[in-house]
Amino acid sequence: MNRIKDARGFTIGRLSKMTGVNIETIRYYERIGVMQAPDRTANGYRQFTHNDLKRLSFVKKCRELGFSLEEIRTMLVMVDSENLSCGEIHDMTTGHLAAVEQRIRRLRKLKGVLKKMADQCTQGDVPDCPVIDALFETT
Amino acid sequence: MNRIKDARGFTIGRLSKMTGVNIETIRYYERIGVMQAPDRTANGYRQFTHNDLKRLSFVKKCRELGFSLEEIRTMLVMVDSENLSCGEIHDMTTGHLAAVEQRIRRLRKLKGVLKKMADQCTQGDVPDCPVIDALFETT
DNA sequence: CCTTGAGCCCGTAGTCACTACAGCCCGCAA
DNA sequence: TTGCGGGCTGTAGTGACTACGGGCTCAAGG
Repeated sequence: MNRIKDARGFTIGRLSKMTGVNIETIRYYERIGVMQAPDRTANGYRQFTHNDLKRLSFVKKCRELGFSLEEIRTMLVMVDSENLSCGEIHDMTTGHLAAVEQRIRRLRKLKGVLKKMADQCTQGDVPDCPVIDALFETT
Repeated sequence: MNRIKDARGFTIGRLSKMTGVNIETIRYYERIGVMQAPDRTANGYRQFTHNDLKRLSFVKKCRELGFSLEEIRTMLVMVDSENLSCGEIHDMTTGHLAAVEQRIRRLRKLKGVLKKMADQCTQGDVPDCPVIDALFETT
């Protein structure tokens, strides 16, 4: 029975649970064209296929890796057109990697400043705080 | 002459140049109450004071350190009410620090995955890409 | 005196990636 | 039959801006 049900497709709630992607987000992806509009049952419910499941999992993984929906769209266009160039994907990935590294560097610097500020704090109830002073300095 | 001009305050453009904060952003800060509405000249132009300059620089530094406008608002309320508790500020700073450290950890993990994927790429024009394969895998 | 251009004004809409909500319908179990 | 858990749509809100359109003012140049 389950196999027949699966063959007929899943509802949005089931797909949501399987992928961990919010129902509203799935509908959003459909609206902006990242997911194709699925078939509907007689009562208007969306019917997702195993293909949709794969596609949505792909999108989710990419999002978790920090790719923008725009980047994901580009990848999906390549996938859909079967005009996949490994070189292009490599470039996108390394480009994205560079951005991530940059972000890490920035955050590390930031962390240093925050740590230094916090360390100078007396933590008292007194109305005198080196953090605020530091931030108000006209350097 | 310059001193008199300064005493009368600066225009929004001048403040923008001095702080590096976009004009639109300054108006936005006024709208949401992070900056107080300044006096106006006869022709309706905003007239910012040296105090505004200090405040805006403070906001900018905080933003660069990754504090949200909501957090900044909290700090400014303390500053304004002169009810400044160094302990509270310390807590905010270390809390923020923890968040930053978490973000760094996540990004580092992500970087590892991206690097591994990119390294597996043949970079060829062939329609076969380990990155896409990896992302489409049902793990 | 007139024009031109820079700078200011306001209000609104767009960005990204969702999330939330209102108000409705549908199917199933008690 | 009534309640409940799902599904549907369309719209608005989030954060932190950014952009734009249409109009006003001011100083300098022709």
